[in-house]
Amino acid sequence: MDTTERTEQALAAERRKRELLEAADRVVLRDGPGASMNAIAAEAGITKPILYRHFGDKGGLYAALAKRHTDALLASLRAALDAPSERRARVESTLDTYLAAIEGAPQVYRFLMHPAESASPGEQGFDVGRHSAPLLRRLGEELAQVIAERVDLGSDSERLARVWGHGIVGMMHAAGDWWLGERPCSRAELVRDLADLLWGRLAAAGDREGGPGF
Amino acid sequence: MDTTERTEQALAAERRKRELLEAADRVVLRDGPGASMNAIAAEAGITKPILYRHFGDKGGLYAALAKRHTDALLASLRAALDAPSERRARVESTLDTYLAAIEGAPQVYRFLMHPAESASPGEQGFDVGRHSAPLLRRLGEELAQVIAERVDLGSDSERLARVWGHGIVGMMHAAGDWWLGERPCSRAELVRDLADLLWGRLAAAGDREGGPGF
DNA sequence: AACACCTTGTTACTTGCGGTAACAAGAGTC
DNA sequence: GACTCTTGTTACCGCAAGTAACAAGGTGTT
Repeated sequence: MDTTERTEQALAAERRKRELLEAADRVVLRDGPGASMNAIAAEAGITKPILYRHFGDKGGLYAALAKRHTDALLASLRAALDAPSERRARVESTLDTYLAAIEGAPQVYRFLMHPAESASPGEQGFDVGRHSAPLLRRLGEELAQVIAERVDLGSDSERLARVWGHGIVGMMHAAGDWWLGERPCSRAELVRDLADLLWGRLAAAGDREGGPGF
Repeated sequence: MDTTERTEQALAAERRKRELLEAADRVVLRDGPGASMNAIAAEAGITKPILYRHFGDKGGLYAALAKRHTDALLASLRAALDAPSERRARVESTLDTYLAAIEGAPQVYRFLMHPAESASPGEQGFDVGRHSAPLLRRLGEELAQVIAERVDLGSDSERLARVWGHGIVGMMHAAGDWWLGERPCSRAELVRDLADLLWGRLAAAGDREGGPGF
């Protein structure tokens, strides 16, 4: 058992794992998040126990699958977030990047965020809540870090940045989710409206008929 | 089959339904959201088919259960939202009401929002995504209506109000979720920070060391 | 050559859940 | 007394997660 062989086998195992993940990806994107382990195994040309050997349980497969997409999304968002432009432009381009991503691959989005929907009834598919949260959490922390690095907040800046990071990510997520379902306006409009909200336009707007007491 | 009897029976059925819901509530809050229909039936002192007669399927039971809590939360939020005070005070008190609610009954909150977590492994319990969304959607629409009614936005005010409604609700939800898990600060601080965010403090803050190009 | 070992793969099983049929029993109605 | 309606039961089906237990091929050791 020399080391070169060990690594070779390990590499082979990782390749295999990637292949399995790609098969799982195809099935999940085709059949929705309720895809059964049997179906995934069939698509990969093997049988269930092998999946379990590689991923432990269904949650493991899900997590591995989610990590791929999550990492890809995070990478593209980081690019927008780290651009050397004005803050408003950065915010708008980040929002737009996110919305373009979920618009371009809504199946992936629904898998990551709402795995229990969009499939034949009788679903009990992948557990959702346990895995959709991590993506949003990571996004929130990432944004918090960028804010803390680049924006001059007084004391308590770390806490403030984290609150805002998670809050903004939540705003983006909820608005994007609603928008993706109803398509009430164009992407550019949504981006502008959300940026306006962050820029305090709600606070600046006047009261309607009847004054502040109404 | 005179009408009085009909209504009496209908009333009895509704009472029964309420009893069943209360039993389901106890079980779900005790065993987590993965509680099986069998367990719920046992808690109610009956057997499964009766549950199915009353609620159709598990989703129906879930929906009925969620509706109770959702309605209660919405009612208390409406009160804060409709108070005759300044806008900032209203926003803060609404945020605080929401956070106090999820802080006071985190089990209920987790059931409504993350039903797949917090139970013994092997969960495939209630479908979550399909039902947590409605609460947030309703909240968003509700807030949108209040904004549209009370805030003077120029043209396109309806769309703007809806975008902001859903966005703000998402912000509140994500920040609350993160805060409930990590408890990084007091409730009052969180409320103030979120209100500051909505008041444009992020946009107003200066860049850190290196100017806008950095 | 024969042995042990590890990896990959299989078939066949158990367990547990959602959901449903089929049947039993009490209570009012004609 | 027969009819029907509601409430309840037991016993079952189907299906998906997860788990032995076993088969076969390559590899190193003696």
